[in-house]
Amino acid sequence: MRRSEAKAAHRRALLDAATALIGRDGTAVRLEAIADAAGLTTGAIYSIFGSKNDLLVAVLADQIARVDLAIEGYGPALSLPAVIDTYVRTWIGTYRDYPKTQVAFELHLVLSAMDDEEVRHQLSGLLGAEIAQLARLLEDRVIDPARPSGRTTPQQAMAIATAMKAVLTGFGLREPFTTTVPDLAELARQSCLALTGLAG
Amino acid sequence: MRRSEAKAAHRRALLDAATALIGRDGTAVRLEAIADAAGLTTGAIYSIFGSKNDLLVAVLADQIARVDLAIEGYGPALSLPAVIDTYVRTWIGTYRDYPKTQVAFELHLVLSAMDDEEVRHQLSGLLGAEIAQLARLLEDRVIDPARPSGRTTPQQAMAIATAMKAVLTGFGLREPFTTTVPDLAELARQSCLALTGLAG
Amino acid sequence: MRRSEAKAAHRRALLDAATALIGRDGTAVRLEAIADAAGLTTGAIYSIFGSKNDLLVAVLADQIARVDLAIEGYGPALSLPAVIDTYVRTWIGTYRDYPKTQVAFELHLVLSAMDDEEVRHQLSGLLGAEIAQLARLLEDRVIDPARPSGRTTPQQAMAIATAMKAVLTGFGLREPFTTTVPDLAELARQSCLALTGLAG
Amino acid sequence: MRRSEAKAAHRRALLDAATALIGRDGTAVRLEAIADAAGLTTGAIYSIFGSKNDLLVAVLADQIARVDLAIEGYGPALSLPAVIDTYVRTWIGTYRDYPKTQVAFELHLVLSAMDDEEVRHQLSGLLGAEIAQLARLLEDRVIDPARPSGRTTPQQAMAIATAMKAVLTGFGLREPFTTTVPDLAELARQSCLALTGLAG
DNA sequence: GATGAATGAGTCTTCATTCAT
DNA sequence: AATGAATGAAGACTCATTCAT
Repeated sequence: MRRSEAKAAHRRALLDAATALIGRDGTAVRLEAIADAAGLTTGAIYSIFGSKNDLLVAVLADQIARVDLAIEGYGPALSLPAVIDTYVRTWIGTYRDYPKTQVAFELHLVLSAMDDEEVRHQLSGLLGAEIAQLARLLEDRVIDPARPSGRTTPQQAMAIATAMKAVLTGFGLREPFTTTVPDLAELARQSCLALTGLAG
Repeated sequence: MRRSEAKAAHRRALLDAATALIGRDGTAVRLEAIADAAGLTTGAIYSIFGSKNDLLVAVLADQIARVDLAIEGYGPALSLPAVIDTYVRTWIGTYRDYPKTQVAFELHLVLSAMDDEEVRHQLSGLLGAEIAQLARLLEDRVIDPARPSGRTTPQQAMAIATAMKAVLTGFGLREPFTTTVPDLAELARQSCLALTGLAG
Repeated sequence: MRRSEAKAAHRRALLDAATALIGRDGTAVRLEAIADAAGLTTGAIYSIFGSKNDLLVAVLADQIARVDLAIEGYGPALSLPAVIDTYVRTWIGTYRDYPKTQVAFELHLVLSAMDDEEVRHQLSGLLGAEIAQLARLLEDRVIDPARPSGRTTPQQAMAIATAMKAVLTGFGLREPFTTTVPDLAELARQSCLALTGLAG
Repeated sequence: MRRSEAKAAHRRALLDAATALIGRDGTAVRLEAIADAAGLTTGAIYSIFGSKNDLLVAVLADQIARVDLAIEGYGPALSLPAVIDTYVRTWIGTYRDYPKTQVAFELHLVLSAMDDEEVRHQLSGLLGAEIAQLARLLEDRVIDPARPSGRTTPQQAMAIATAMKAVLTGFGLREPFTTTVPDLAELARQSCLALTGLAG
């Protein structure tokens, strides 16, 4: 058992090291750098993953498996604006602490996906799952507290979820370069709230 | 004068070739590939730009200098939703024909900017100019045709412009990976229209 | 242990190959030529030495470490002229068989030393050790057999040793270009013997 | 006439620049560096000299042509030791002001001569001429003022001249690396004076 | 005669990959 | 399973040389 435990630990160490370094250097990262960061050697990467590309794919799969945002505490009584507001505030809080390397990692991922059908497919699945999860949160919510009878349909929830993800992605990507607006996070929140108009 | 004309032509050919190939391969692009595409040799790149890095910087500067989207035909009588609608439709039409390489190029740019203060500064300036240009289009527009007296202030225009750019960026980036919504472009359009709520 | 033995053997093979080829081509020697001569590849040089410059420094250090001329058989009864005569005859015999590449190597070394403080320092140490060794041979010798009471002091020995080295260097360097004197080696010998005058 | 004057001036500027830079970089010197230092372009080197190698040969020829040490003021009444003493003092004085690059240049010359028969021949001629010139100064001199009848024969003069040149070369080459003797120049002078023993 | 942009062969250096230990 | 020395295929960069102007 010791053997397999050690191997699993090595695998994890390499995945973590690779994720961090890919965020810094992209796919141009050197295997020796990853191995060093994991306290191993390049040979170990080949023993465990087989090749550099297989390691990169494994890193992606690992990231996908980590999609488990805390989707709790959204009671059924919350209205659509309230859910959106809560979600966005959570997202912003998370994002603020988000290491820059993580953003970079995702950009590298997107670029890889442009050339690699398999990566694109995996990424589509990941993003689709995220959106579906958010859509479920938005389903059957009171659209406008002033008119409690109007509730979101699954189609509307899906549309809003899709749009919200795009909006948050867009703000996240532009954040490091936007200097003309004082509080970009607040603008992002209000923009998402404006998306309730999609259910109008 | 022939000499300097030829040099300028070669410089342009190299910039064009580099822009296209960076979109495909990122900064890992081979100099020989660029030189071949431009009908020259790698030595010419060194003669003209000095180094690979200097070429990349020159490509960026060149792209930034091209910021001159045709912003015409937005008559003063148009309402805010009408301006947004027209702008987004134009953007979508442009984006559809937009070579994938251009998107990739911009992503590589963003990644470069994360490591390079100068690139980040230049990119900030470019994006700021784009937003300011859009904001001018949105200023002093009738927000809701039903209430012609309400018009956008410069602050509101700037907020909407900033949000619109983020929304369009987000949709553009996620477009290749979104499979759950039939007409993403239409959703992007409606999302932007919903941003009129920011002026409410 | 096999691994480290092999590496040490490869290191030695590269040093020998480099020493020989530097004598022929100077520091402009191609790494591939060195690697080929050692039965390895250029990559091995980088694996073992890190860079071309580090290899060159290692070659110098290696040469310096080899300073162990056989200084034997100089019985205490020998007079100063006898010691000088024996030493110079030995030197000339050695020099005659000395590969031209070795002379060239040392010239390249001197040139390198002109630009590199560290190399200059190492070279000074080497030459100083050689002179000190010779000086010890010359100490406390009868200067003139006709007057057995006069013996060399350490200061005199050091001065003669320094001068002898310079004289031999000078003759060695000019040897390939001197055509006006029939037996240059004999002249060198007599010149060194004349240096006994420094102890007069 | 203006044309040929300009060309001659350019030729001289290139030779001077090349001589200085070869002293610093050896034959690995870049043509552009030489051209820049001369206020011209690489093309001019090809117009004037034809190739890099032809330029190097021209530099050597130019240096050889400059062999005109001031050999004046050695009155016929001077004894052999007096002539040697004067010559060496002059040589030391000259050498002290001698730019390091000149020494380096000569070393590069010697190295070139090892590979190139023509250069070796030219260099031999130069050195032979220098020695012959010195030998003439030493001919028919009173060897020992205490015994005015003993005078140097031409053969003795040639031997001493050859040895002196070798001694001075040896001291000159080792000077930058010798740290064990306080006044090396004085030792060089005395060593040369000791060479009067060759006429004993 | 001189320019200088461009060439292209040559060289150093990197790094994914292999394999004997 | 892991090591790490060595491989070898690229790729960035240099620089003597050419030639149209």
